[in-house]
Amino acid sequence: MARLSFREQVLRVREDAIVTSVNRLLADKGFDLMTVDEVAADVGIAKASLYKHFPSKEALAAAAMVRLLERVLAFLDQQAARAEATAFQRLEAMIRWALALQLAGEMPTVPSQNSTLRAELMAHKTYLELLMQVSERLGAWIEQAQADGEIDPTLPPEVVLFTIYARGCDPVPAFLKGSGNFTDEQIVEWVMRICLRGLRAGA
Amino acid sequence: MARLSFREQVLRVREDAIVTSVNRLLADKGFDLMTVDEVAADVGIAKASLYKHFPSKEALAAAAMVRLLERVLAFLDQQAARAEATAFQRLEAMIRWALALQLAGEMPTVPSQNSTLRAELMAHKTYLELLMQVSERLGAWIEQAQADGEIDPTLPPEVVLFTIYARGCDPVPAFLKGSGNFTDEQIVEWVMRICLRGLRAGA
DNA sequence: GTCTATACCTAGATAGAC
DNA sequence: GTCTATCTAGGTATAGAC
Repeated sequence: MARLSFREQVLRVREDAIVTSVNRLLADKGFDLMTVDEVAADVGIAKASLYKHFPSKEALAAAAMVRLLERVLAFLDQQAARAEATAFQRLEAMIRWALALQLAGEMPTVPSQNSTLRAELMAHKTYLELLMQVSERLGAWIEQAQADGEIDPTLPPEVVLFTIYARGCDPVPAFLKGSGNFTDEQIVEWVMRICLRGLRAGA
Repeated sequence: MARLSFREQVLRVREDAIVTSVNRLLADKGFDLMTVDEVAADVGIAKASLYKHFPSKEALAAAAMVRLLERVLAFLDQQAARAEATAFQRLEAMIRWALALQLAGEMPTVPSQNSTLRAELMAHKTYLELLMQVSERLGAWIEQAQADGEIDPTLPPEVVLFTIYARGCDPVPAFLKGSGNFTDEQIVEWVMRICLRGLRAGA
């Protein structure tokens, strides 16, 4: 079965290359403006070949989102392994990571408006399963950070969770980067600061 | 010239109805998913008639954005007339107004990604003029609020301005509304609180 | 300026040979 | 599984009559 295993490995490598292209194009232009022709051209194969791997454009996007969630989970594992870190510090690291990914142009975005894509994602078992895992683990840290008095305990955890998720598609970093006046590090620091302490003066 | 004036008035009323439909559809589905057929159907006229008023889909969106900016300027005038209010209070009112508009489903969104639309907007003199007016007036209040020690003076005004603009397309309110657990008023309060004071505990 | 009917094209998806 | 060639739907825009 070495032959078959090898073939399967080739398959995975190719599909990984596809997902990588989709990921970048999604980050670049978003779902609606990304065309399957572009994906095929970027991967370097024919469009029909793409459809042998993924049955639809939505499935392509879903695969990219699944891989994103897998990476998030891997990062969460990494943070969980930092025994000395508090829940708050772990959340902080998570947001920083998301902002860095976004500034690097590698954060795929799925418009919450598109109905066909949303429907497909909401029917995608793996995606939902991973999304729930991420939410549960972040939720636990949020509640812990609130118990520690590090995150405002009067905020519903749901509100905190959505606020953190929203950093992943925050338009501010891209705008600031576009202005050309700041380095990526400065942008991350300011967005983090505003996220954690708000616009108001005074600690 | 009473006849002509009347006709012009009719024209304006019709075009206002068109822009109202475009505004709601943009708020609902965004530019890419909004179709000109839908706009025509919503207004109750034939598609070809639409094109007598506006030369392209982009022009429709631009008209909606111009009207939004005009409303913003009217609101800024209103705030400027409140002699007793501080710059910070005026900014706060502005953000609140934007959040309410969004929750009411009347905030048109233009994806910053779409190139044809962006190009058209960046060539639209009225739009640019109004956008600059809004930015300058908000910028003045931001700097005043920083001088008053109400907004963190170590933040570049540009960063504050973009952060405020971003409240207009923040996905968090819609998500919280979709969860069904909160009233619009609660959502506005939490988003305002997080915007101004951040997630961290303690004043 | 309004309509019906239609041109034109893009982009998602497929057929069929190899 | 990969390709070339093609189908098809849907969406922007326009022609031409009234």
